[in-house]
Amino acid sequence: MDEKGVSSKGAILAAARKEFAARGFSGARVEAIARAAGCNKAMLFYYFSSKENLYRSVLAQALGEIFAEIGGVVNERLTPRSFLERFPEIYIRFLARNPDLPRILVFDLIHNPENISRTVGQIFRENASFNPQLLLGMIRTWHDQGLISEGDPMHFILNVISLSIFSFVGRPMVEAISGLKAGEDEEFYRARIQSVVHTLTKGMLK
Amino acid sequence: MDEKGVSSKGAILAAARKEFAARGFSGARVEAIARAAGCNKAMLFYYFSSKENLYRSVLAQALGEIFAEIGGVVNERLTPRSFLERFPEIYIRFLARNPDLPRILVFDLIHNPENISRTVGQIFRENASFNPQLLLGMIRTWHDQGLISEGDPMHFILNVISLSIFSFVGRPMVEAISGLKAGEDEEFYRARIQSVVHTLTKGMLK
DNA sequence: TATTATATTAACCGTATGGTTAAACTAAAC
DNA sequence: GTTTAGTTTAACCATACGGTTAATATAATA
Repeated sequence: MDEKGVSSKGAILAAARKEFAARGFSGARVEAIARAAGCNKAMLFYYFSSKENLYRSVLAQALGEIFAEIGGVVNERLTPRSFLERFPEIYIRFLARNPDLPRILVFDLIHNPENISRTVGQIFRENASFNPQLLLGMIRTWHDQGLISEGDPMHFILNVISLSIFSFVGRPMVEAISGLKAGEDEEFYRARIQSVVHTLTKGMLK
Repeated sequence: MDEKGVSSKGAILAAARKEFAARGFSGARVEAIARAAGCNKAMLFYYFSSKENLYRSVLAQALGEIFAEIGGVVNERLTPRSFLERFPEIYIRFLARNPDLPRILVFDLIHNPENISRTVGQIFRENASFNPQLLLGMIRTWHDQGLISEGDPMHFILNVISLSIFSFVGRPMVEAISGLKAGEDEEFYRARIQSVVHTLTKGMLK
């Protein structure tokens, strides 16, 4: 694959990510993706064979990046406090830098959860950037040692992820309800991280 | 408007809610909605004039129901503890009974936040089922009295809503990560409510 | 019964869209 | 310099889709 080929395929993937994030699968236009990638529509089918397949590639890439980022936080010698203090910051900052990812993710969680399951399973099989069993085991140990109050790892993780990821989705909702503007992005994320970390550490650490 | 007319319009709205929730705006098919409502496609345009307009009606109705439910929890003599103990239960149970609502809501929060803002504003103007300023004022008072640790009402509400609503969206994600099945719905919601209430009360009450 | 307003249908229409094809261009490989 | 494999394009195709129309049915009203 020569230089032009790489950049074409890459450009299509990048453009597709934006388009799918902005409009969802059905709303995304193959033509628009090709144009944004600076190439012909046929080019897109040449590399990805179908819209569906292009979407799968985008999703797999996005989930891969997310898990690589998460994997960086999870290691053998993690205390529950350092996990709860560091995870939300890293995760929220990462999603703020890559706003297309939570959109694609949440969209699929709602409309195509099996899609997520399959792709996540595939990533864990192929890519060792993050070992979920390691995290699950640690959470169980933390609870056995009396360090945390939540005994079910699923709810522990759900609490952490909910507060982190919904910062993005829920912001316009709460702005609409309260009539307040949440302020500039940087200030909003700073305050959000602080609130999430405080609530999680105070709420789940024993 | 005669009996048949009422039921046609209502049937279209109900079918549209399901279709939009399942496939999003662009993925939803006008034809499919009409068929599910037991009537002709032209009937739909007769009552709602466009797909867009039908969607707006569905969204307004959905948000109306949500705020009516929330309004039931918020009243003058609310302590922060009773709010944090009761809200997640009522909200999660309500969304579990009406699974289409969080789907439509989250979909629009991602792809059309201005839509949400406009409709929410409209509901507050027309319908007095829930007064957000009352809740905001209470949260500020609670903080002034030293009852809660989160001083910004926006983050207070965001924490509560995140943990409640993301229970639905995030479940397949966490199932995929952990490889665990979350169990039967009823058991899952029971445990989820308990975890959310515990985390919120312990995390945000002083 | 004639009138009128609302409800409902079948048949159409224009276009946007995902996908195809066949040919041409590019640049190594031999 | 010819072959070959990969890359790119313009033009095309079938159909699915949102929306329209004009005619008809229904039922209340005068």
